[in-house]
Amino acid sequence: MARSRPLSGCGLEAALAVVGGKWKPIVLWRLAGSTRRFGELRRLVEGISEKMLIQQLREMEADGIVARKDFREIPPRVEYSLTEFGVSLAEALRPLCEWGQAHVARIRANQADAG
Amino acid sequence: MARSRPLSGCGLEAALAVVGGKWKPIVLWRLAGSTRRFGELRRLVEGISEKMLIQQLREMEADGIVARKDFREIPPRVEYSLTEFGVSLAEALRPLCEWGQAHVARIRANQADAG
DNA sequence: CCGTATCCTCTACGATACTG
DNA sequence: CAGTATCGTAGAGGATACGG
Repeated sequence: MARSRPLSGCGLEAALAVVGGKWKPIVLWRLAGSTRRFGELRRLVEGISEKMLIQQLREMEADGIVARKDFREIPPRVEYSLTEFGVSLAEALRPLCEWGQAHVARIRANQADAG
Repeated sequence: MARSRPLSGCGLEAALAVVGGKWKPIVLWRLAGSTRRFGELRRLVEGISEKMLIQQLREMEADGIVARKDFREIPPRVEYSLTEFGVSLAEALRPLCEWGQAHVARIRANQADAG
């Protein structure tokens, strides 16, 4: 147990600048599974609009966590994947994912109360 | 190395519901250090307004990660601390903190470019 | 000292239509 | 298929003044 060592410095703000927001965690998670085409992602990330999907992908690309490969074919074909940097982020995210999963019932209950 | 195991299930959305937003990570970090009084927190978390501080604290309290102790004295004295649940969250957050710290320069540079 | 109460801005996000 | 363009909204966050 690491116990009472503080969250020294707290790079959380920096990290949240990269994976914060409503969609990025989900997109990252999908890409952590495997390389995906645009339309494939759109179907996998339920409820996202094309505008938001492309916007999030562009931002993640600019942040160096996502790689975009355009095959320049007709009809168009583009594949998205995680960079090594992106993979390292996904790994850093895993404990938080697991914490969220472990306590999702409790969290949802509280959110429902608070409205 | 856990390597290519996916971010199974992705409780990230649940976790971000609890520590997402501009201020909660910083407040959590300060409370992970030690118990704090309201005014103390206000000074430690630079730039936060009283409204936002109390709002974030109330939400974190409702989520069960922060405990509020009112000493019912005059002048008023209230102390905030992390619950066990809050401590477990802080621990889950540590790798992400460290990732952010390790790459803060790169991230800030990208944010600056993107504007 | 520890908050409440208003009012205001800004931007993340959404809906819809269109294009190479 | 893989985007772009435009318009609209809700809520997160900010500034300031007041209250027990």
